[in-house]
Amino acid sequence: MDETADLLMAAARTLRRRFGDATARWGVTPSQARALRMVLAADEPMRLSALAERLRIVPRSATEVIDGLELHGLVVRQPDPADRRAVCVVATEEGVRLGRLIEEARQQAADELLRPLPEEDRRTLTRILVTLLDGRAAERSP
Amino acid sequence: MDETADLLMAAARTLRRRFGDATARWGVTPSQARALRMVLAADEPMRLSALAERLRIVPRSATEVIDGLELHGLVVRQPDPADRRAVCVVATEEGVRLGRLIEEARQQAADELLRPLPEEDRRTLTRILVTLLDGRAAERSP
DNA sequence: CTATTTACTGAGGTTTGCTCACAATGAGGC
DNA sequence: GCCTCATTGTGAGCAAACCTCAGTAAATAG
Repeated sequence: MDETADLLMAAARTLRRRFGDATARWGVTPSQARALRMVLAADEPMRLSALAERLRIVPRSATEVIDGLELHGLVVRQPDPADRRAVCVVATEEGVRLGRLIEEARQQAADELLRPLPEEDRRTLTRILVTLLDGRAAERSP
Repeated sequence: MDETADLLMAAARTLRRRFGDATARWGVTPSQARALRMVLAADEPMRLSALAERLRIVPRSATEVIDGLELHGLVVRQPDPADRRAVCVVATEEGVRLGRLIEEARQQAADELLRPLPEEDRRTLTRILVTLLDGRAAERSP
């Protein structure tokens, strides 16, 4: 009987809820926090489509996430100097500041969930999930 | 750097999408399929609140899921003879029939996602996830 | 210089939850 | 029996995080 799938879903739900609780304090949803993290990680103006790709969502959905972040003054949209169709996203000072706090909260939420696991299991879990997702990507492209 | 959380979310999303594609053929959403599975597993009239508990959702949400299944004629609501406030859910013949098909599709979707994993990794993954969720439960109750 | 492609977004939908409030019923105390 | 209180399901309404389809504006190919 294969219940691994259900366990995976349950774990994801738990995680989302926890992280959500953690980020809600700053009026940011989990997916907004995730996007902000990407923008900060890029460390340079990031095309909206590039963001979408990294978040593995369609560009239209990225628009929405960025709308939310911009509304909170955490990022700004800039026209891409190289392509006037494109939009670049950069974090504001406030975005950088809050980004750090959120990162801490995220770490903490993840740690809290992963705490019951011995260090080795954590590494194994990461490795297995990477395999899983890479396998999926490999399956899709050819 | 702890990205395990993100990987987990990504995997869950993939899984949900695949399973959704699989069940959509019969006009059933993933969560309806999940609920139907629970009802069938119980093998006797099941209280709505009990269903909610097993699905780990609030009773109000269970109402909604059952609404959907009843609309498709896959389950029926019966008054609980022991408590006139309560509602019991039982699968119809059609529900049982479709339940089997869905179960197959579910297996297949899960297999498809888990295919890149060697058998041993699958077992390990299951074990780790169980640990994770048990740890969470243990954390919450005391 | 037209024709196609690409980058974003407006409009609207879906899935899967949630809370809050309420009616009907059950259960315990007096 | 009667009164209070807890429980069971549900109507109403909302939110998060996606999606598709269609359209506009700009870049690029022919």
